[in-house]
Amino acid sequence: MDSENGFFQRVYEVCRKIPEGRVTSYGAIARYLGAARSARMVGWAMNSSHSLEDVPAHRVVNRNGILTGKHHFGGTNAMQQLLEAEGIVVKDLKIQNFKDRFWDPMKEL
DNA sequence: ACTGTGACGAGGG
DNA sequence: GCCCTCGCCACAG
Repeated sequence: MDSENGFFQRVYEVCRKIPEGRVTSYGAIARYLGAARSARMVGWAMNSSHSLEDVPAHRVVNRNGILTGKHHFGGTNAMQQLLEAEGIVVKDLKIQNFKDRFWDPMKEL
């Protein structure tokens, strides 16, 4: 709550609020944090999220609904496996019904 | 203190 | 409609 929370910390917090079976985009989180143009920073923040277990980075994809960050999940399709385990249909790293699965923190929160 | 980077997004050709 | 380029801003080295 205080300023000691860095940009990354806020990203992690929002990610944790993503309900299962839902996904969001980096830009959506960035805008929610007030840094619409820092979408890249959101994704980059996920790099550090690897050390955290409460941050489901696999639920965060780019605005195309593509699992852009799957390369950082061990180089395998682990990210897709996690999404499918939550009921999300993924085909060729592309989330099906992405629009329906999209979870906007600005609207939901 | 400076430069580079980076899991994106939007705009232009 | 697809491909390429630019911008962007916070963190790490």
